[in-house]
Amino acid sequence: MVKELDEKIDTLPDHVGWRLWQASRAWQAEFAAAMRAAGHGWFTEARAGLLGYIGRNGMRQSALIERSAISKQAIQQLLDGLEAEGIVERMPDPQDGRGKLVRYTSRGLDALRDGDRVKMEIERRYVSRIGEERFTALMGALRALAAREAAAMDEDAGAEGEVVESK
Amino acid sequence: MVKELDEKIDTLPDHVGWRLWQASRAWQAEFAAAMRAAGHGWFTEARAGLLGYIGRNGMRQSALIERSAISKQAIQQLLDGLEAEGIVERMPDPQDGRGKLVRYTSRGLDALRDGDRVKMEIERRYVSRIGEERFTALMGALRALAAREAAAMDEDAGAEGEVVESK
DNA sequence: TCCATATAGTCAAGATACTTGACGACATTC
DNA sequence: GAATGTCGTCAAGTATCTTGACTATATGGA
Repeated sequence: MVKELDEKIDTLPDHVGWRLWQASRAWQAEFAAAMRAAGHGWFTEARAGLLGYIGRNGMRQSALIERSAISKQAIQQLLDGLEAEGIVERMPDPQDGRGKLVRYTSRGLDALRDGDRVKMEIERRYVSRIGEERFTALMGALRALAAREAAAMDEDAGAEGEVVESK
Repeated sequence: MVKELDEKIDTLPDHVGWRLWQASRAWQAEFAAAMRAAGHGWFTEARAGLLGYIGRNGMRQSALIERSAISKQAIQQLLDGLEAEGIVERMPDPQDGRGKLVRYTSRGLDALRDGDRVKMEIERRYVSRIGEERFTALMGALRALAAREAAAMDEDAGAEGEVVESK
């Protein structure tokens, strides 16, 4: 079947962006399927993306905005959904009358635990597929890339600042 | 700035899925920004994803559906958009009265060329960020993962087939 | 104290990228 | 040539995210 596909397809892209995209999508599909199988039918990609930023001890909605680089309105809508599903709850911040605290419900913490388990299972599967050495190299490269990316963005920001100044 | 962020964030995820997602998004953002800068304002992520599947010589809409694993309706809508932008054109398939051929316009081919250039630039940047060795390792791991992924899916499909049969 | 300004969150409307379902035109097969 | 299947389309609905406008609260002076 794979061979058939290879024959049919004249030019399948093979550059970093494509590979990263495919790998990312495959991981997400695997994760989402496992989560739904574990009874978390409310689970979607966008929600997962947001939940990744919420610390286990809860946090300010505004802190979530800072971290996730999603617009506050989008976050609000995602939180509305998650709240309706009973995964998180919002309560007024006693420290600041304007703010609200977001934290996991017990159901949300259950989901979090399941999520961690699933992640470990997928990781194990990946290691068995490509070998520990390759997997380690993959993680190392991705971490390095993320670190340099952040550094480059800082430089860009600095450079942009200079450009603005010189105007 | 990076340090500040590290201090503020108690638990940033560090698993394959997260890293792949971040890397993929970063690449896409870089690519999209460069494409827009090159005058291709019509460029969006979803469209890029679809264009990746269209061979330079054009192809049947139905073939596109097979390859991309997106619903035919979604593909149609994306193609509608791309056609309206003058990137691709659709013509009846002389071989099959039902089918239509999708192929790039000359404007589309220009965009494709720019895309290739941008990809190479990004790749060069990546290599200079993390080193050639690490970059090669990254690509190798991603390719291996994709190949094993496909193989695993075939196995699953086979297993599912058996299950259906045994019903 | 009171006012100006900034910040936290909400409400509303619209765009994009999908989905499912129903359908008409053409092909294939028996 | 009639049943069946495939190809593309039309229509409607959903999820995610965006921009813009708004309310309530906080803060830092005059």
